[in-house]
Amino acid sequence: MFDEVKAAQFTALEREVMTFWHEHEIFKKSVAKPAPQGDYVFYEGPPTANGKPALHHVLARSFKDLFPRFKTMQGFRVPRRGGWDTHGLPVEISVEKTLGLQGRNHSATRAELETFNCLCRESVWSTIQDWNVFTERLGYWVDLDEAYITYENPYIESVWNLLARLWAKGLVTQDYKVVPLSPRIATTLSKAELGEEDSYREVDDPSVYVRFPVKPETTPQAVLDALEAQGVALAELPGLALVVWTTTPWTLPSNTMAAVHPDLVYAVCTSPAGPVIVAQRAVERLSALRPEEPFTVLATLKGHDMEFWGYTQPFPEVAGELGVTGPMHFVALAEFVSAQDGSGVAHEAPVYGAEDLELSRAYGTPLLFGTDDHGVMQVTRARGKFFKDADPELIKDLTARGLMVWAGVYRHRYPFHDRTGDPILYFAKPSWYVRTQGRVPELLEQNERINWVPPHIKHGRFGRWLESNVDWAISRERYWGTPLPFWVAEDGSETVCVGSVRELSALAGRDLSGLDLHRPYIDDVTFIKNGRLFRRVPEVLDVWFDSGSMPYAQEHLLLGAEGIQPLPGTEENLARFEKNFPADFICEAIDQTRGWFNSLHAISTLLYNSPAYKNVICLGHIVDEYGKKMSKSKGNVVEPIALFDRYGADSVRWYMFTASEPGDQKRFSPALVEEAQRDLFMTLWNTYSFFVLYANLDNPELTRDVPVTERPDIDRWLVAKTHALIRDVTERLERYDPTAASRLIRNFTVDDLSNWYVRRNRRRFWKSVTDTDKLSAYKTLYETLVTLMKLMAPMAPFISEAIYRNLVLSVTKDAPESVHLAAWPQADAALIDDALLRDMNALVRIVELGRGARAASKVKTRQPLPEVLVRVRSADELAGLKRLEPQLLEELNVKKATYLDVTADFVAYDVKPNLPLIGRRFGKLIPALKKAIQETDGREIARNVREGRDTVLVLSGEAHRLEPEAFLLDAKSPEGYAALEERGYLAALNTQLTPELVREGLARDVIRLVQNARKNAGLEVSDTIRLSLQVEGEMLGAAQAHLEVIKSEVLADELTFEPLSDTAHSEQAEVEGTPLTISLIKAIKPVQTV
RNA sequence: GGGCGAUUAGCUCAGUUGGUUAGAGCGCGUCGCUGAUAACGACGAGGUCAGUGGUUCAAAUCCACUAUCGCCCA
Repeated sequence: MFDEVKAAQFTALEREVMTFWHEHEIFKKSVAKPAPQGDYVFYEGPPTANGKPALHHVLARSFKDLFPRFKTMQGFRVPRRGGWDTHGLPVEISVEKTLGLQGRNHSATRAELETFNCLCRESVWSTIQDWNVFTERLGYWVDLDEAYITYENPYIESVWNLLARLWAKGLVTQDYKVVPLSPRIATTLSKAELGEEDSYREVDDPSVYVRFPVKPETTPQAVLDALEAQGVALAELPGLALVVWTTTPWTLPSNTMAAVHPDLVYAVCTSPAGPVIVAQRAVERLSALRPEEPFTVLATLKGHDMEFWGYTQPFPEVAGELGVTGPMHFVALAEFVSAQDGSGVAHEAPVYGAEDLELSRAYGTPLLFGTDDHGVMQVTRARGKFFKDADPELIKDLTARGLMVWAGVYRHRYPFHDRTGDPILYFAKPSWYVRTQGRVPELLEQNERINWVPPHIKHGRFGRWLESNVDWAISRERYWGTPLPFWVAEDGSETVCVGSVRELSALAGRDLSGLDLHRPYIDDVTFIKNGRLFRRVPEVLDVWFDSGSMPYAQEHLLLGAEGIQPLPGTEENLARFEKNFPADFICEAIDQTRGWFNSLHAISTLLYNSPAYKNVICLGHIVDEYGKKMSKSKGNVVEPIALFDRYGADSVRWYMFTASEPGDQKRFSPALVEEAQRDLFMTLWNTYSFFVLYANLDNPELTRDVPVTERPDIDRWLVAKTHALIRDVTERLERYDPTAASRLIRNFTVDDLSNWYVRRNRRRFWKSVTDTDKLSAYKTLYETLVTLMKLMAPMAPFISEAIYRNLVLSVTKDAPESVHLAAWPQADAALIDDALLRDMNALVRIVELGRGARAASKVKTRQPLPEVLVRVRSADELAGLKRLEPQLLEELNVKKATYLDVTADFVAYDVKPNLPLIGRRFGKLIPALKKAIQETDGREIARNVREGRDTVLVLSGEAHRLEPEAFLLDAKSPEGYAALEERGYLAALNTQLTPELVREGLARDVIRLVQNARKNAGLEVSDTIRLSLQVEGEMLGAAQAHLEVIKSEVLADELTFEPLSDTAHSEQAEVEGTPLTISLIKAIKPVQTV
């Protein structure tokens, strides 16, 4: 006996399943069970521990959960280690809020730092309870007991070890990086602190055009040639100068280059300030500044001709003041230069701009630091002034020296630090880098080995990212993070990168194994080497390096600097790592292309020349129902737990899989989650409930074998459909396409199983005779449901578990206790009877048309009709349909089917060319072919097709032979029949009624009304009754004529046309105007079905 | 400013190497069916396949440009 199936309560059901998993440790068992297929490696991208679980975590985790479950059922061992990202800005910011800090000060005292990091460590777990509830409620199986935690010492030590190995390869360097600073506190600001819209203010800044006089002796030959060709002599242009434009005059002392676009045209012109060079497209704009003295163009030059043309910097003394030497003050080529604004010649002060710094690296120019990192001028007459206040004096100076072409005001938006109110200073600070830029070919090569879903990410978003890769800046001026393991000699002459705690202990001369590796404690560790004192650099590590290190750090991998030998005592760590690298599968959202996808890939490529993951699903973002990003401030955040409680986690998961392709953006809609629940899960539940209801009444011998070959067509059809489903779902999942897989399951469940198989076969389950046919029906439905639960298990783990356990465990005692411990179904190709599938398709088509014809004929389906006239498209389909004729007659409630020959001569035809077949062959002749077919008698072509002969058509004077398959025939309706037809299929009903047919129809009306009455009386489906029908005239005759049928249909032991002596339920009804009184009472002795 | 993606019915989405009349579910209307069903079936209304131009015998599909939206990078 199966447990009785009650009305569906998905949330309660899920809680029961959760309890079962918990009490029986099913997740542990699923990892521990034998794994003939070996290991399948999954990496968990660590969420920030102190964030709150949100809807996008439901999306990611639904996908992350699916494949490990699927692979487990396929016989793989899939350990799933959780992970937590515990360092970095989100944690620091939450602590700052708690403390009410007004921005960090990088020179915090040791005690302040200690307190701060202590609070960070605690704050990390502030939302852990939310995560635990969320994880369990979603049914996300992940091992949180063994989760890797990025702040733990062993993890940090492994990260150091990776850095040391990169260091040994010469891939870690220190260089400048332009960062946004708040000058008052000289502290780097993060994107989060800067990216806010309201940090930008509209301000008036100077707009100055300045002369950079060229040095004639450095004029490139290409320029001389060009000028000569245009009849202009350089000697006749005394004081010729480049004109640059800037809104930051205070950066002019730091100028090292003037940049032009290689492909732009530049003009040599006269101007009020003497001969100048500006972009041709800028001439008019500059000329308009002083309309009374317009520019005249003398000659033009190409940007690339001007490379390395030297000029005199407006503050030539600066390099000397700073003691800087090196190649500088010449024209450089840069793609980023435009002539949209200014002069088309860009002023380059690489200390104050990221692009400028890049260009400076490319040309090898030194840096001129005109200010310090507090924004105080260090050079020129403006020395000592705040950078923004230095402008007027510099402008005055330039004007006095005749270098100013024009000075005005420019209104634009400029960022300010909202805490200090200072204007942001972009400033080149020393920073630590991992040299990835030189390894682009390797990064791309390893990317080729990754299977990206969706595929366009590989060469699109991610590939492009790799191509334009710049060195990875890994240092952060912060407190709560993995401290950089770099110790620098006090004279700066040497840096040591420490690769393990043991190594640091040896250097420091004391055992540090118990030391918290965070600041400030690690900063206390100094050592003397070769007579010099070494101190740690102050920075901590980019958190993306933390998470990108997880394949190694989660195993506490420690290798020698050469990256081969494990450090003593860590051999097992290496063995574990090697078993778990690279990952078979990871899955995160698309923003991780520059985050975790990138950091995993960079580290594995640099150290192992391997990708870190073989398959990756890159999810689109989930937005609200209007396509807007979900955010607390908009109030459009959807709470996952509330959603689970309302619809069940399975429905929510199902929505995530089916709503759209994984890579597409999803507009979240509760209505669609509800649809998943109603459309799929309710239908499944009702099918399951139907089975259990009747199986419990009949107690069929489900363990008895009924070979599929001996089952009726309809059963073999369902078996074929099921095995095709196994084949297709497996194939889709192996291609990492859960959307297609889940849609296939939905269509099978709703269309094939429920709305066709169960509906067509209801009577076989409730008929009273017990025979092989009935057992076959039970076995077929049972097997299908069990298989379906296995196929659904990875996607809808709760409902599949509940149904599986009820169906399987009472029948098969030694079956796995959980569907998630069961083996994935195997498709048996021999059971996929293609001919049967095709025949059933034809039947469904005809039935659909027949229903349409029924509706059109206005004769209700309960009324039997004498005949249906049917035509299909081929002889094969015709034979198949004849085989399934009983289904057709019953479904349409007709007595007889008559078949029309596909190519019968007595009808007319529409003939069309079969374009997919012959389109390419005929090409331009197709219009002529269509015309020729139009002009030929359709019946003649039909005859040729029927007899397998070629048809010869003359097109443009040339004869062409067309084989029978080249035509599509669409016969027209035979005359005199009300019919529906579509694409070669036809169903026509003969609506002539006989008195006998009318009586039969009335009897079916009576049956329906009695069934209604039984329901109203609250009877069980298996209760037998005594029944009285009080009715007159034709109805009485009909009921009498079909007495036995009525009795057996409504389980009546007794049927009388007199009032009953005792009655439990009585009701009035009406059939086509005839009143009817139905009275019934439950029979005393229920009949046992044997 | 550059890159990546999306745009098909009121809503959510399919649409194969270009090929016959562009489909499904939800919603709406009419009718029908029903002792598994919270359902189901038939019919109907609803589409300039974002726009423009091109390639082709033939374009939702290929190409170019434009618009709108989203994300990433400057």
